[in-house]
Amino acid sequence: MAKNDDGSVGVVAALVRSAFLVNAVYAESAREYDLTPQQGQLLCVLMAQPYGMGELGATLGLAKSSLTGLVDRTERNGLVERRADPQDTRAVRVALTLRGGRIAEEFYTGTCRRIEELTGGLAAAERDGLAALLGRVVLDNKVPAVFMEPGGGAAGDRER
Amino acid sequence: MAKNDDGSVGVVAALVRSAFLVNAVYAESAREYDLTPQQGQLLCVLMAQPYGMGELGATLGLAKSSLTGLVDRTERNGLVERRADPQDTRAVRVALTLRGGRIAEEFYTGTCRRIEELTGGLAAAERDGLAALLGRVVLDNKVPAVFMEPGGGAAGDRER
DNA sequence: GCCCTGAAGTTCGTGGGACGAACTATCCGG
DNA sequence: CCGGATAGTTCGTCCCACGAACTTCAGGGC
Repeated sequence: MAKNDDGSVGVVAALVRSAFLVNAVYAESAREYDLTPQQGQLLCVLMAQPYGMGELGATLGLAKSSLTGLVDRTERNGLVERRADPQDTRAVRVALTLRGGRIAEEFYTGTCRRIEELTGGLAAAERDGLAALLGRVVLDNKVPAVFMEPGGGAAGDRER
Repeated sequence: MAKNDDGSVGVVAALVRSAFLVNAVYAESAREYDLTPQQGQLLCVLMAQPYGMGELGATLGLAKSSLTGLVDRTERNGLVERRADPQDTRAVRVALTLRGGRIAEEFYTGTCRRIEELTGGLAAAERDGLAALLGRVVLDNKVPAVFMEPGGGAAGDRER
């Protein structure tokens, strides 16, 4: 197990390894709903509202062609749909279908539970401390909302 | 920007979004060395020592066939080599080539710098606090050493 | 010493996913 | 009205993930 001489983990290695852990848990969770991690991520982003391709691509950090393929595949699975944009006939807005909304909700909730369990070894105050510090890193680096806050849903309709 | 009502980020969203951020930075860093993120990860793991395929697969969380392909491609790039295992003629040990060692070192160092910059908005004490808490999550969940500690190299030969 | 089970790794088929270049259709300002 | 820019798709290419099936070898039991 890689550690510093005194057994601790440095901040850089901690960030990389926790990302590795979260990726693995996210993929596991996605698999449970017959999703790939990328499809799950797309669904999570769309839980807030429909988006145009440009904005989606910017949020997910994907090349335009990559997003076209991802939306194609997710549309083929019946989870999202492309809607015409009444204000720009070039543009489409990608939205969750009814089924996609349900799957997204379940995937999101299941993933929240699994990720929360990862912090099971921390006391509540420590968890809050971790949230405060890691949240600062996330906000400082302007990380897009690829995953919502519990209770932070559109129109505040999510139970807290 | 997704936040709780009071503007903070919860621990679950913070973990997922920081993973998203680290993934993006890791991919960017890999690209600088003509690597894919998976190849970079393989090189980082091999910095410690050569490994058998079974152990590598377990560490990276990959199916055996996936690892065969990844090692094939990385070998074709001249960065790793398969060596016969004198104790088991079925087995191979995967090791960095000279060039692979160099590239791994540069990639690792460059990635450390980039990841460290992500925490630039935190004071040193805050960074230590984040390392302590996130390190606890990493250790509690037995995350493999997919990224070394600075100074934690084999035989302690890395400058601290 | 032989045989059987299990291990180590590869091959094959399949599908997802990433990117850049080039394309078509549309928008909008001059 | 036209030209430059935008929105998104298509195409070609390669990487990457998995499961099933395969070959080769190791080792323990009889």
